[in-house]
Amino acid sequence: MPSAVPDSGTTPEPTAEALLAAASEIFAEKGLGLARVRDIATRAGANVAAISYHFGGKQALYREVLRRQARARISRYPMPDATSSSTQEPERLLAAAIQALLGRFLADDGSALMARLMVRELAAPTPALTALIEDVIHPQYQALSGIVARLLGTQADAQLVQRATFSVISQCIFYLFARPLVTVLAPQTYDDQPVPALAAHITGFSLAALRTLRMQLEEASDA
Amino acid sequence: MPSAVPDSGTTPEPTAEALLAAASEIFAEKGLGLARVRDIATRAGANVAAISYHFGGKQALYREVLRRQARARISRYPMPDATSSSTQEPERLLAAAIQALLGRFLADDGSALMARLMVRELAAPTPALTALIEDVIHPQYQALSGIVARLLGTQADAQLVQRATFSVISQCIFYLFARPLVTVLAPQTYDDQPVPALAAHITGFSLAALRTLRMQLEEASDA
DNA sequence: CGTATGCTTAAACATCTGTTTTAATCAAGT
DNA sequence: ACTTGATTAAAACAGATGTTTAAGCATACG
Repeated sequence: MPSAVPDSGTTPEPTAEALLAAASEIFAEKGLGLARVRDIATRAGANVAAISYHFGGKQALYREVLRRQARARISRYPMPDATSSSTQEPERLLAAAIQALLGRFLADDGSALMARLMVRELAAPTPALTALIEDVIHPQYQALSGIVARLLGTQADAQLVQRATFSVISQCIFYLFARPLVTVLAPQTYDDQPVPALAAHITGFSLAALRTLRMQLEEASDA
Repeated sequence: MPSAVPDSGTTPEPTAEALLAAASEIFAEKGLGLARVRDIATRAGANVAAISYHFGGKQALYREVLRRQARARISRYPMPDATSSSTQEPERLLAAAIQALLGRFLADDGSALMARLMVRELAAPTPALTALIEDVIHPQYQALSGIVARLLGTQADAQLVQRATFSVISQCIFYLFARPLVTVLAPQTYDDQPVPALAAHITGFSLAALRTLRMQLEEASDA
């Protein structure tokens, strides 16, 4: 008894898409281990067996969710490329990079699920994490690292650049993964539009540090 | 056939203690939801039923683990108090505080479990988290905030102090919760004794930022 | 019309889960 | 030696879990 129109050409496989959407939410809520395939199927309005049929299993569905969410999040908040826009001042590049990172982590749009999936992966790594880091995060890190290197000057060695890059990233990601903590210690933080104000602080803090470190390096090399 | 000495008066309930120790490790590894009572019992060298018998169930055991670990953490690592040691230079206090934070997060001693339990709570909060924040984190935050306030000078308002304090904390906790990421991007980071080197960098980075911010504030107020 | 293909469905499957039960064991008190 | 009270052990239990199976259904095509 076919009740609905078969949807024809809108989406190639509507059930698979519905499963991916439902799985994104439930994986973000519960994590891979605690998510139940029956819950995912129910929310997608599909049968449990559809998961094995379309993706091969729960783990494979999870990998596909991670792949898609990461791609969507990055294309919506692209990282400024240091090499192609090398004419720009590195200060502006750093500000833009910090804004992009905070946007990815805190923006409340549909792709905010990726941030929660990422936090879960870091707290409880699955085999999908390494691939995710190498495919998605490493290029982002490289771009930011290039900006930091330009701000630190030629006297900075690779290790300092690396640690300073971590110092910048850590300040951004803190407001994502430590959100329950920040909510208790500073409840007003996430009101209104938190990204611009937080980005301004982190940029100011980091630029102050990077400039001073550069000065210290150049003074030391002059002596 | 009693093979071992009955342990007499050393610990009142050796099985319960063994269960708590094993549960601390396994809860830290897998989290509450994915930890298996049979694994806990096996590691403790006890029977599964002992969990229900001594604690009432898996959840109650988890609450007791969290309570004990938090208590141990507090008494073992007191944070240097800014008010009682106000004679010291704030630069040294900041360095000590950063070293204490990193030590707690990265130290490999028996109480390192608390850090991993905390990361899990932040990623997947349970009702126990709020109490944990108020008991463990808030006092540490207050102490560090006082140090940062002294470094920023009297021109800094409460919000700047708060955000700068978060900037310091975030750099420390980053190496805990983002460890899988750091391990891929910078594999040598956790070799040897990572705490002194990382503490030196974070202290240098933060002091450079705080001093420059203070200068900027005082220049602005002079004009 | 008849067949084939792709997708969906309900049921079945084997395994695992936290908890409970029932009996055995042990040290101490009398 | 016997009892008692507390603790432990093996098995059983009821329910949940990811996956597979076999049948059902609509569409495409000869």
